[in-house]
Amino acid sequence: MPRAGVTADRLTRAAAEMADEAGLENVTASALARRFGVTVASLYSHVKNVEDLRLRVVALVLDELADRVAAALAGRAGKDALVAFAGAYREFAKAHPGRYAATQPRLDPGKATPEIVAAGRRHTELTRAILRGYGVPEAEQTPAVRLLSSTFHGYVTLEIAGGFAHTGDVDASWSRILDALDVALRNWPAD
Amino acid sequence: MPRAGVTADRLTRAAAEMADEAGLENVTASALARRFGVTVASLYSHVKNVEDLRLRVVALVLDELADRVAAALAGRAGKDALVAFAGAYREFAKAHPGRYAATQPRLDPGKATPEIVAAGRRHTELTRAILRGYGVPEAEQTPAVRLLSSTFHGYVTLEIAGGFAHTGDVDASWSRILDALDVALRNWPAD
DNA sequence: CTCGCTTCCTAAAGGCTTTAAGAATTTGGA
DNA sequence: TCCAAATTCTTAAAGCCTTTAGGAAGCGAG
Repeated sequence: MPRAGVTADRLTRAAAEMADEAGLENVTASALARRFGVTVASLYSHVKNVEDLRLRVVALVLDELADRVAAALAGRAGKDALVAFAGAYREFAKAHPGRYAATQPRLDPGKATPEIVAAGRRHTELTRAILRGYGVPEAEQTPAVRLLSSTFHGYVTLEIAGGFAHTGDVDASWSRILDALDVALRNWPAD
Repeated sequence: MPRAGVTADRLTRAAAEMADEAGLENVTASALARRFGVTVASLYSHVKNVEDLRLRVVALVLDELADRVAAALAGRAGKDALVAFAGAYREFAKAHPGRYAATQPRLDPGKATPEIVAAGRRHTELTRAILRGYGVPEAEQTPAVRLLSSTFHGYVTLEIAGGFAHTGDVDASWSRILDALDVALRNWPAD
């Protein structure tokens, strides 16, 4: 019987796809093994355990997301950049709910891998690029980055989860929120 | 052998406590049964299944959180109210990480119970109370509520998850973000 | 007291993760 | 080329989890 050609990377990519297709809660080691036509135990030759796999998926998705955002951001500045960044972020989450859900930290700092930390830094840098166009002072960039990250992440999370019932237009709200953030950044409060 | 006195409500409260003490991922039906000195199967006389229990916990926690926020908000207006609301929200999440994590919608709209929907409305109303002090026009309240909810939820989630590394002062950032939101609300962009 | 409802138990099926030990396949060096 | 080492995959088994079925025991109302 020839080998199935399982690899940590292939497992990771398959897990990400499966998350979008079947929901994150259904991507299990067993299901993955089935998908590869292999015994569950086989996976343990490539991946330390399920947690390890989960973290690899997180790193993969954060990188993919950063790629999208970077592309959207290219050549833009000011509010234009803000809207592009936010749009890319939100579109990714809506197009890949399982992947995005995989990103949600299940509450365990200290468990982040170097890859995840690096991806996080990449996200921070991309966000800082927006601030550059707004002239937010260096000392204020950390809170400003956190404001943007929090708002985008929070909105997308709540929207996907159906937290915004079906009342009101979610696209219109998104647009207004970007207007409001634009105001906040243009008038960043003095220290 | 006398009865253990298990109840759906007692299970729900125990689950919430256990989430804070041992982490949400460790609150299982089996663990709860052990805690009550009862067989796992017994729980199914009180609760439909694990999902049912989970949703009860969500409703309980959302109500507790709304209570805290309401208390903090009492008698305040304007930025004072904003800061009080946000502080109560964040303090609750940090003091009860398991409970707060239980709140995170595992991605399934349509599964919200009437209790959860009601609690959600309560949160919306409390948030609207802040806007009243800022004179945000009626038509703009939905996006404004969503801005605040998203930002608070996003920040707390990222903070608890260690997303903000240990770089920078998280309290200071929080404070700056509230300043920025205050600016945005005071200068809510015209339609 | 006893009937009937509710709570709890035993039993069992089925799914998931993880480890141990060995067989089979690759691969690279002699 | 060919064999030995390394890697991939399998079988086997333990342990935990959820859920259902069927029956026994407790409890409250009449």
